[in-house]
Amino acid sequence: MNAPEKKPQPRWARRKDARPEEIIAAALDLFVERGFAATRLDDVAARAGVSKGTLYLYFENKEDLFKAVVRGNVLPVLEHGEELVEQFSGSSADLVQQLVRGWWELTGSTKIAGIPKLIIAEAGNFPDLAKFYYDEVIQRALSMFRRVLARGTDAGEFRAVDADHLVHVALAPLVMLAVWRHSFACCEQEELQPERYLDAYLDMVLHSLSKPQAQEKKHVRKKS
Amino acid sequence: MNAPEKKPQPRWARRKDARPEEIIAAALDLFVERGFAATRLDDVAARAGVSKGTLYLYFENKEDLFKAVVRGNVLPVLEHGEELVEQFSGSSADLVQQLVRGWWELTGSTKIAGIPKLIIAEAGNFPDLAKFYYDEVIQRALSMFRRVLARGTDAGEFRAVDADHLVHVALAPLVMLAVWRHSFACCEQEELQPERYLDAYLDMVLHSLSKPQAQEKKHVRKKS
Amino acid sequence: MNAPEKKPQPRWARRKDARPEEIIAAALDLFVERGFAATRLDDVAARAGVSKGTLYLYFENKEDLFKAVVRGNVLPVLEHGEELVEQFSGSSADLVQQLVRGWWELTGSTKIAGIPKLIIAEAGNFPDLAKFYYDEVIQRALSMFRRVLARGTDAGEFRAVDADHLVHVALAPLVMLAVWRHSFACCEQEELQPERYLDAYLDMVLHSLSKPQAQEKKHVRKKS
Amino acid sequence: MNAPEKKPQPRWARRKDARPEEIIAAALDLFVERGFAATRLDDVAARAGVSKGTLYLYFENKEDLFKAVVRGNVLPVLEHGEELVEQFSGSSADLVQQLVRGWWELTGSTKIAGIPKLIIAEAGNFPDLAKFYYDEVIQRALSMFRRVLARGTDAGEFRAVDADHLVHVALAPLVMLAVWRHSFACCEQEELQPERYLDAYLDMVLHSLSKPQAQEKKHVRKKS
DNA sequence: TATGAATGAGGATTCATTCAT
DNA sequence: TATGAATGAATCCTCATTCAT
Repeated sequence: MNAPEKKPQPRWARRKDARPEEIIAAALDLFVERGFAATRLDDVAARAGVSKGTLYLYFENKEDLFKAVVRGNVLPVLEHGEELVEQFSGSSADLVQQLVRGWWELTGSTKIAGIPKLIIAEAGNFPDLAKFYYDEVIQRALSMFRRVLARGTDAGEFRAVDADHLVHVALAPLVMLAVWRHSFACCEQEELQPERYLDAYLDMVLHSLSKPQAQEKKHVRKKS
Repeated sequence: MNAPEKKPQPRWARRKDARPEEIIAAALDLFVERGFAATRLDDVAARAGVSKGTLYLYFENKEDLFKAVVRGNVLPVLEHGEELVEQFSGSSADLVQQLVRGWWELTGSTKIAGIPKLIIAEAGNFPDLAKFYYDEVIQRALSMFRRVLARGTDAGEFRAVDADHLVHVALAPLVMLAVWRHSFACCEQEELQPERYLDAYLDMVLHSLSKPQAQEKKHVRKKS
Repeated sequence: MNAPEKKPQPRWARRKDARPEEIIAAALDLFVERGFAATRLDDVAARAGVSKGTLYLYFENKEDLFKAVVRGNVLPVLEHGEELVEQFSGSSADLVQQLVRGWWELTGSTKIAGIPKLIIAEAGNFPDLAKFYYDEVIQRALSMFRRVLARGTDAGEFRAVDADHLVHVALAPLVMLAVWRHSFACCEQEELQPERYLDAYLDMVLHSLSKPQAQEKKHVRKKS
Repeated sequence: MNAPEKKPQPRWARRKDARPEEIIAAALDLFVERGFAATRLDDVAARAGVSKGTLYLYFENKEDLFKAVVRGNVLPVLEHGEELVEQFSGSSADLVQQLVRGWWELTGSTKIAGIPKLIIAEAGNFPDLAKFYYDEVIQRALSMFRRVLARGTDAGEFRAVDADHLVHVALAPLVMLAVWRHSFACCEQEELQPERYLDAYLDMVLHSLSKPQAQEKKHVRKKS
């Protein structure tokens, strides 16, 4: 690995493999901010610190870059959650809370949260991308939540519900929180506080799942 | 085949006053389907049955048309709901149900439901439109729901909640249902059934609001 | 002429023959101000107080209107001068002065003075119009001035000059005065005073025409 | 016929720095010939040997190109004259002659002479450009001529005149000569001969400036 | 690899002209 | 005659994509 370097001391030794990631990061910012069509590749290149031509060394075209942005920011989202579900040993209510708070920290509060807005906006124009996202993210997220519900119900912790539909309903507020921050957040007089939004969300979801006799227990633990 | 008339139709048989609505309807379809940027005014004109130039008799430019589409399809949505809240005399749970089912029939199931997706996608590019929508639709919808919560709580029907945040949370699944039908619906193996989605939604919301001792009452009435 | 009027008392009984003139007057204003291409027929119609369609009752198209504007404002320009030359009995220097001052009053100071600018700008695009103007205005003006020079020279009042070229030279400042008022006048800190400009002009021209021995005579009479 | 190469010429063989000048030259031709509005950028591009899009690499829009055409062809005009006035040591009459003949050779007879026509035609539509031209060209030209007059008067060579207005008057025939060649020249039966026009001009101007006692001197030197 | 000048198809917009009323 | 809604060809301008260097 101590090979002879061709250019003595490039100012910041940037591994060439970093380029695509830098471009994707720049593109994510701009796509999220402006949408697919309104984002100019000039701007992406400028923000990534490369020339326009360089984009085409790594991506076939704008659509390809768009898909790379989406695909490249999709995998990390679920893996943490699925692992957690797999090995969690506490109550299902606690699992739900950890999942939600973990999602917020790892994804919801980051710029990756801009992806759903993008997908929603462009699903009509890129059906294969929508399909990909539906299969790889939405379905997996729904399944995961479905498994959590089953875990709680089986343990007698949650009441019986129409799980297939409830998972859609219950995920919606999380998606909307992510979307909100990239659409209306800037219009608000007093900004929405994500933590309290999530508190209210968990309060609602867990209350609605609790069995009548389980109601004296406190469900929501405020984030310390 | 009747006669060799070149132009059997009069060049403009329709009335001037009908035109803007027809154009807005056509534009709504296409904007919802493709997004703002990907919609060509040629197509809007063709779908409205007019020529390209005619659009400019009624709208200054594409952006103006876009705003007209939003503004023109947004206000009627809330009025029905606000009236209902005003004059409703039954239980607050019933009120919630009627509001939600009414929204679905009047808006959620129509093409107007495509508007939220549009706004979400273009909020960054049209901040004033986003502000307008935030002020005229979102704020009013949140207020309305907040009033319903207060009504239920004051009557001892609902338990005490963090209303300011819960309204955001509780509206999210409705918005997402509207958005869903214009984004991922076409990717699904088995289509999401809106009625059962709404059942699950109402079940969740009303369960979570009910006071412990009120639990023997049945909350959700399946749509017959 | 006391015929049964269809509409009792049209507010201002406008003879229908007045229409073309009103349109031409409106068009003159706008063509002079903005040039041919930048003048919209909407604006012409609006200024003339008629609808756009009405323009086409009187003029075949925009070019035709343009030509009518030019042709309609061309004849009055020269007739007064030619008559004056014909019947003048005073000195040729006085004739020059009267011609110039008469031109200024009848034409140079009116909006008709905008025509030369128009013609100059559009000569390349409307060669037949340029030819018409050249034949009907420029040639006649040059001839007239040539005749005045001959009159003065024959009478021993003016020295011999290259009349064919001098007439071009000598008319230039008058044309430029007309053009100036429609181009740079608005840029000036202190506006050009036409009367003093014409004084300087007459002083120059008559001085240059005077014979050496005639120099003790005063040539220029300030306008009282 | 040499070989079936599709594109024998490299797509862009020329240097970046040469482009703006080439475009400006092409645009000057067309603007002068047709005016601002009637010139299509397609044609400018074609004449410059570039594509439409290339224009926008160097100029923001059509107006910007127009201004560049004017500004780029305007300043060099005056510098030569101002230098000459500064260092001239002969008679002021000779200075006038050299200035005029120099102007003719360097500017009046070139395509740059089309600029005044352009400015005149478009002053109303581009007030800032008119202002620029007024300040940078007209004012400087007037000042220069005013200085020459003062030089002649101070030396006792010229008679006293109303210099402020005479300069306007005296420059007019030169401007008109430039304009003429781009408007009516093509209408003439026998073309105006610029040299003889300038002879007549100088004869007139210098005659009109000469003091009575200075008249035995010959003023005008025919161009050999 | 990396660049960025050049391209040109595509789309928004304008406005002279038409024609049913 | 007079209107003005409708038309659509014409043109400016954008920006994804290419390719010689």
